Amino acid sequence: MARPREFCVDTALDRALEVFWQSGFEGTSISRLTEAMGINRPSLYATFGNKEELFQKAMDRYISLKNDYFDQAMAAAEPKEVVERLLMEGAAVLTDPDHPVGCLAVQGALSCSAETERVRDELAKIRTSFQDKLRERFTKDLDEGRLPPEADPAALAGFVSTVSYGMSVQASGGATREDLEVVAQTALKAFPA
Amino acid sequence: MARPREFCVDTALDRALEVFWQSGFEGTSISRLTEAMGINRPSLYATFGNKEELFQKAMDRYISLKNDYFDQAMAAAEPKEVVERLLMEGAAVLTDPDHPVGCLAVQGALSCSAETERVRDELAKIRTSFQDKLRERFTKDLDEGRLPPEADPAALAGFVSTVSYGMSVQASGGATREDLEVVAQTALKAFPA
DNA sequence: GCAAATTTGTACCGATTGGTATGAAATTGT
DNA sequence: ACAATTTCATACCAATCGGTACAAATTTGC
Repeated sequence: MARPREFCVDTALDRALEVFWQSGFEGTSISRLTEAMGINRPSLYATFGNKEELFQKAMDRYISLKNDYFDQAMAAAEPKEVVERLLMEGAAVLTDPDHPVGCLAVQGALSCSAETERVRDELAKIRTSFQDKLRERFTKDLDEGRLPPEADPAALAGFVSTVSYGMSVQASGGATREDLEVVAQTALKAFPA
Repeated sequence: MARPREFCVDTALDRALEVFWQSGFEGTSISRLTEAMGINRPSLYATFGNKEELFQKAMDRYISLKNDYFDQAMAAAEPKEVVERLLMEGAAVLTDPDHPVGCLAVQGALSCSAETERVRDELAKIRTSFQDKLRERFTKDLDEGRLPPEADPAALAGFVSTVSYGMSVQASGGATREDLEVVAQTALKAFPA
């Protein structure tokens, strides 16, 4: 009943995600986005709203991409194995040459101008949600005897997520997968069996 | 022999540092800087060069501010006490209400547009330098018997700096000093006595 | 074939970006 | 007092920012 769009929304979104992932929200211009997405400005605004809404959609896409990796780690029986998978696999994904290095939730907008604070806060929420899921898992592990009674689920979740974020910073600075694996193995020593 | 400037260069630089620290390089505009520094644009350019040079000078000022804290931690006799001071004091300074939260070397420019890559790389160098100093210290500790023979100085330095960067991310997301102290104490368990 | 609906490309909008030209104002050395 | 020197404030620069008006182009329903 009308002219069909000439591009695939999902692949255009993937291209946008890649640019945001690499350059952050404020480091990415609309011109850079349209170039990478292969569409022109009116098509971008008609399809995705505006820059901030496009970033939100890219974030959602990013999360759904990372959910596999996260769920797979969480599927482990022992909590320490959850952490080992999370950090060791994290060393791989944070340096995967098929994507920008690091984690969008960390480098998307750590600091920003006043106009971008909503985006920054949204990313902080994602990180908090990650940490909360870990804490819930460790709480369950504690209740069911897979962690020693003196273990503190909140402390462990805070520690593991902090190491993850730090690994993202390291990746962004050029650390290799092997560098991060060493960090992961060292961090594991702080985790009760 | 000429008209004297009407502002103090050092305090103007401190104001600039604070803005960069809070909003990052790309999130900070010249207008925001002149407003915070209490000077006008030509004075800024005449005194500090341009935006990037001003950021470099602010970085230098930041490092000299943090050197006290770092040197004090490094003065400890035992390597584990170095780490404890570094992380526990870090929990305090990263959330000090007298300054922007977090660490300039982490949130100044983790990701950015192509035009800002030099600034990003410069910050990465600062982080590497931090990690190198830790590694050198731990290497000496190993040689002089303050670390067990199986300890890996590079791994320990990588781990401690990674936790530090992660704590900066956490602080930027609203973590309190107490939150970070718990992380610090947990991380310490991975460090040999 | 034609009307309705939607996407397309172009060309533009005001605002802001980093950076500067210019001349008046203020100081010092003589 | 006056020349030399430097800083000051204003007012501007081209380029880019995020965002949009508009009309040509392309499809479907009838």
